[in-house]
Amino acid sequence: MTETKIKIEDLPTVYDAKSTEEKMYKFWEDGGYFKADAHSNKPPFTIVIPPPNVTGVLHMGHALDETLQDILTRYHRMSGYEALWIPGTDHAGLATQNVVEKKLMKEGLTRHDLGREKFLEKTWEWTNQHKGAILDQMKRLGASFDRSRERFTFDEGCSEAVKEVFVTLYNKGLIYKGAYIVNWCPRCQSAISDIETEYETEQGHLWEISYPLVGESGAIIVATTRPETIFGDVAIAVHPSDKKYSELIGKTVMIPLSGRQIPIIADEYVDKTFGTGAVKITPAHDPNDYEVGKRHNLNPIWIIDEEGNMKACAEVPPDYQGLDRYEARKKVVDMLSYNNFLLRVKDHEHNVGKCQRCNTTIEPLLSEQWFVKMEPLAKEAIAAVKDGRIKFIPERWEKNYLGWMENIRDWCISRQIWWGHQIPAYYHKVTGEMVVAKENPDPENYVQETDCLDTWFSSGLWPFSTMGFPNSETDDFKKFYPTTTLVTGFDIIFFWVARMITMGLEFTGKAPFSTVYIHGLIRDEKGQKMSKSKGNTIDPVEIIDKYGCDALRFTMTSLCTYGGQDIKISDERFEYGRNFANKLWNASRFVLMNLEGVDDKPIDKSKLTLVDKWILNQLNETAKTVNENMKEYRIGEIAHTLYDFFRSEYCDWYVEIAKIQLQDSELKANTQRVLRYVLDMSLRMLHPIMPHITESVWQLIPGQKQESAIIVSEFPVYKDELRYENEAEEMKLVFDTITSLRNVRQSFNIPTSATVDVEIRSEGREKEIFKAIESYIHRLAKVNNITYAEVNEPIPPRSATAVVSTSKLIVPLADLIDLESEIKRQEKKLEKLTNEKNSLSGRMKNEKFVANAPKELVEQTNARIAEITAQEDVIKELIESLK
RNA sequence: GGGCGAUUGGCGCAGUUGGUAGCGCACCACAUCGACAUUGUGGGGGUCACGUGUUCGAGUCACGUAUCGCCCACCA
Repeated sequence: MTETKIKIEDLPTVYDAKSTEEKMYKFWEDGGYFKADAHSNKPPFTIVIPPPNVTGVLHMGHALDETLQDILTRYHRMSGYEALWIPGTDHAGLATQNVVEKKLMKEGLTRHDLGREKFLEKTWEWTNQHKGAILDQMKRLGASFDRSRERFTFDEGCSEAVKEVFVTLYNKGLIYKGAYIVNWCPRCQSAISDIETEYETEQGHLWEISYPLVGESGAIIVATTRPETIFGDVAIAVHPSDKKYSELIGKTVMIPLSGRQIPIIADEYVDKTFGTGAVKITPAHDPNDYEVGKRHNLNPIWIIDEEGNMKACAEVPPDYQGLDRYEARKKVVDMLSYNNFLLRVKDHEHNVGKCQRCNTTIEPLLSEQWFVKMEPLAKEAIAAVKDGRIKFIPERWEKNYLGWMENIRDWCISRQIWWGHQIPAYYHKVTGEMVVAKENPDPENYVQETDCLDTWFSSGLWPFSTMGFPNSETDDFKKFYPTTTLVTGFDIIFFWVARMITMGLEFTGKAPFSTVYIHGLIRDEKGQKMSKSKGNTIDPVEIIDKYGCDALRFTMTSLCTYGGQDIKISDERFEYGRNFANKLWNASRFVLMNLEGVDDKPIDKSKLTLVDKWILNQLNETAKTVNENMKEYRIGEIAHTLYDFFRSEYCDWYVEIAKIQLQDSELKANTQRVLRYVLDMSLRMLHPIMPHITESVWQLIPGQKQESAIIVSEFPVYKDELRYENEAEEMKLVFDTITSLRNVRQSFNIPTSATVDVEIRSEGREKEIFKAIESYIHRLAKVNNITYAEVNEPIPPRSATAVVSTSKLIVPLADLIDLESEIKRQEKKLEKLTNEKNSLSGRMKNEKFVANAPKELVEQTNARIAEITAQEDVIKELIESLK
């Protein structure tokens, strides 16, 4: 840190987030604090970032995800772990290709004009320019990731890992190439996987079409939602046990408009109750039909091409050829109707598959693609979660994961794009013979497969491809693999988490992480997903500019629930974090100002006052809670706990009382030490959530420090020697007393400038406490004279009374008192007490309660009843005296 | 069709082994007092969606109902 002395008095009264954040981040980066040491003796704690797309712009989802990872990393770094957080980006096949293509389009070019090689060159150029951008944005979030280990899913190492995995899986028979119906996106011009297809309910129609029988009169009526596909029909199917149609099975019908003849077949797949009970079978353009076709040895007929247009082929009549699928549908319907083949049209709601990326309606298309056989791989991935090697938090996501894994389907991994890992298969130019290998066996005679791999194929290797895999002897792999925790949203459990688990187990023999921490999704204030098209996005960078990074982090963190509920946010919510940061700043400023001349000595335990012991006890309890909650990923709870402790206990009570103690030359030095210690420890506990402000304040704390920065300081833990349970209990009397007296003051509109006197009627230990805290009462409740009297003395007329524990506080009010309102006030209190007492004594009358409830509870209940009774008596007496 | 989640003061939400409810915002009132108005102090406001059950005792557990949201499946 800079050695120039900063004068505390000169610090601004409003926390300056922007300059602090810049300074602190630079301080950490320059100091190398984010770098992890693979040779350290400390146990490892590792997180790999869910690599954001290189094309990506920082959004609120990242802000939450990265904040949580940073909190975990910083906490463990402070708690004796060698903490490593690996950053990186994803090459995002199609997304990046689209961006570059769009750029080309502005120059009037397509990727085909450039050719594959030149296009890839361009894309690499673009990528290299943008690769660091989103990670640079994440610096604004305070991310303490190790940029010296930054990776890219398409860099040399990851490419090597991809080849290794592909070839190995192929050799094991777990990757195959074959013709299947896949989800084809006519816009992206590529196959996409099942999970990249999203279904939307659309209002469509069910057309009933008549297929005339050949060689005899009559027809069979077929219901379809896609009449344009009739040219690809290869059969009409009915259910074998459907009596309606039993006589027609085996007969031949004619396709309307084209005249081609097809058989009527029987297949169990048909649902007798749906539509007309007869289905047209179009194997090339429907997954179920494809299965039926296979069973009956019917050859598929392609009638729609890759762009979604009707093919120019013998089966499609010439005037339909080249038409777009929807134009074709319209024309087919018109012509069917014109020729009386169309019998009925019904409105029909059905689900239509859409491309997740571009929302184009998917065309199921029979084509040759590469697949990963998932079932054998899934076995271990299921076992690892079932036997607890991998734990999901919250636990319910395990079910979700297992449900998917247990019904796993083969994964279509080939994409007809250029930007990505080109599939390492090579075909002989003449014979067409295929070789799968990491390198081209003979570039003279072999050409590489043109298809690329699904982006998620390389993301699936991320936890170990970033560590040096396939070389498992690297320092990082040995020290930091497997990773500890994976932090992500539930939306990519199938896309990413499941694949990492599968691949990790297969290729390293170890689960790639032991905990999967799933957080909710960020939504707008109405609970809707944020999206650019809806215009409801909130830009984290704007929030940081306006409220500060730590404010953003604190607000988000405080909104995280253990159940991982989605988080609704709006701009104004960040005021919460900003205000807390400001409170932290000003309280720190006050404490630092009052630490002038503080010595380097530790707290002198023999000189601790009641309130000193209380705050140390509360600090200790807070440390305990925070550490426990951190273990269970209750991050929101941690934020709440720290907020309550710092704001309500430290600022509202301890600091206020410390002001009094600082005036006392006997107590001053030790009070300073306590103030400093509690501030120091509070800052440490807050540091993972609010890194910048805590670091900057911590640097200003005077006195010897073991560590060079808070980021590497020791995280507070529970210490038995800081337990002061009795004092904590006794402090309740202080709070009650002050609050009650303030209440009296405000109820009677006693101005702040006026002081009142108070007569305390108390005995025993409580009386001792009152005597010890007189100075607090003077100052915090603006009390002038404090006198004492016997508990049972009659209450003087014209005075307000407060009952605190077993003691009475009498405030003589003389002319100030409004008898009416005081009686009302007291009656209200009495009513509350009586209600509580009735409920409690009802409980005590219940023999079963007395018999079954824990003894302590019964005792507690009795004690409370006694207390209420005593208080009731006092209030009744008081009301009498007022009358 | 199957599964999951939500339902708590005006709004947004907490509430970890069951012991009669907390927080932030908003609201009402007071306060410019040497850390802080991005503030402080005091206060008002909830039969915890509904029903049944288990229990001495249910916001918390079980079953059911309703409304909202999400995921999976994809019958033309």
